[in-house]
Amino acid sequence: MTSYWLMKSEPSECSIDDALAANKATVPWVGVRNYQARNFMRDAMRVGDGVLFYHSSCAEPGIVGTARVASKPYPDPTQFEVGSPYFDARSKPAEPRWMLVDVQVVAKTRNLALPELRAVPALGELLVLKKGNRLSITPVSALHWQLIGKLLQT
DNA sequence: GCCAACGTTGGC
DNA sequence: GCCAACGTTGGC
Repeated sequence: MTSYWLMKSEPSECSIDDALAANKATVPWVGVRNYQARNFMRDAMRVGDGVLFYHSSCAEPGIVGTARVASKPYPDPTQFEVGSPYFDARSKPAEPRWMLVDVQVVAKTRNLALPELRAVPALGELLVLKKGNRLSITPVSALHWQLIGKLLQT
């Protein structure tokens, strides 16, 4: 059973162009340090799941492409890198605290920005549009996935 | 830069 | 286990 996800990335850290430029257009989703988001990657994601690639904390936040989950979960290497902003001294290699998956870009699209998303009544329950939402990874219903897919083609 | 909203920490 | 204080996220 395929599931769908929205994953936020700051373009100054890893934009969709950065991801496209990577080997096989695939990047390890490093730096998630929130337990709920980690649990989605560790426990719920399956290879082949659909991903909406979202740019956050930038001039025009929005969905900028589609991607897929491209690996099983494995430890985020940056948690062990002293000096990395993602270093976590409390995490031990034998018991890694932070897990990630690889994400492969399928297609770069136009930027389907927040105001346009908010204008679609049927997307009212899309979690990323909810007030106060800060979670960097959120599940997306099959219905919302289909709808957004169509919007991205226009 | 502002600030609302939320998650985490740590004293008790 | 409670909850105040603090830090972070992220749109604007």
